Amino acid sequence: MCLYLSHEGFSCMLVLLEETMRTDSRLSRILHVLMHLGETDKPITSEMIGKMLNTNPSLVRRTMGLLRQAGIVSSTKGHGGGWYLEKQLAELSLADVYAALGEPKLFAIGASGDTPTCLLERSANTATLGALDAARQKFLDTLAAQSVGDLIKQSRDEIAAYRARTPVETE
Amino acid sequence: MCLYLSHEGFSCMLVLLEETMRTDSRLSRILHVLMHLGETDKPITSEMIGKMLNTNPSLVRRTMGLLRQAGIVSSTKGHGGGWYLEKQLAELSLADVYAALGEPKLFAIGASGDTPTCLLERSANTATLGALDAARQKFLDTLAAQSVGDLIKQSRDEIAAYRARTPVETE
DNA sequence: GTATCATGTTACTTAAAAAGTTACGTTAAC
DNA sequence: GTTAACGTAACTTTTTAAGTAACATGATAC
Repeated sequence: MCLYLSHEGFSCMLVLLEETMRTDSRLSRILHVLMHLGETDKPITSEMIGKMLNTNPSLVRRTMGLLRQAGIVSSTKGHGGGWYLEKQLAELSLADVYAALGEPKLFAIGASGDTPTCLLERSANTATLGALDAARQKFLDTLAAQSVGDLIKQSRDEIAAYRARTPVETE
Repeated sequence: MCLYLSHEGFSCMLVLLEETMRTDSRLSRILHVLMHLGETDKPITSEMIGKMLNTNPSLVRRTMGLLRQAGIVSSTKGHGGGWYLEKQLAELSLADVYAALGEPKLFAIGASGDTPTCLLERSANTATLGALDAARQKFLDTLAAQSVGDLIKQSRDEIAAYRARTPVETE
């Protein structure tokens, strides 16, 4: 299924993760899935996506369901069913994807009370939240400047560059 | 202890929090404490700081200990002991404070595998991590552009502005 | 010197949210 | 009607700071 193989020859679905961090990886995972969906014309099942992401179909359905609500993908049941794109990836920015996920909490850092009565505390919170807001804006801007189609294009360039370095053996 | 009172007349140590989020609030809390330390010449005990922050002395010691390691504050034991500044707040940037805390994990978002073999997955991760890195840089730059002394100055301006609006009642 | 105050440190529990898992109902293709 | 696939609900696991409790150590006051 994984159309882009590394030079080791393993597809993404065979890679075992030893990750143990419990950070929110939905954005990068979904981007990965969308790119695969853009490279095929047949629906991909939750089970196959689960193998790509090293997780189980139920979690895939839960997350892909958010994309369906946003009109980015659709799904069909039954034989030959699965997930497929509803939008052109060239028109789909990474910010759109992040928004479709519900703009998940970006920061592990925050401020203490909402509107403290201590003016010094308020100043501390304002400064902290201000820096976080500036960072969030930068994050969103960076996401908005790229489409999922751009990512595919970059991957193709990488492959071409690799092939140019290492010519295919002909026998 | 709280030198800057709001117009309600409550000091920070009397405010009850109903917060339940478990985000890392050490940066804003420590900024708050540092400003108070800058406004007095006597050491402040962990117990008093705990009341300021609506938490307990043990947690205060744990967190303030990170600042001591960075040379920002010192502490003395026994009667009249507590925490006091080792540096001029005007020379202390918010980035210094963040660094003293060990640059705590900034994001709740991450990417999946470290170096996936699937090129599409790698592309997804690169894009995600790139946006996060840009955001982190913006965060650090914003912190570096301000000193804790600046925050105090801002608070003083606010107080002056408030007093200008609402003259003190004289009898 | 002893009582008290305060830090230093360790060990444990709590809380939040995504991830991970299990189970089962529903729908579509064959 | 059997099988494949999504839809959904309920539950457990994981991670980390926060929160808590306890006690040793050191410094001041008397």
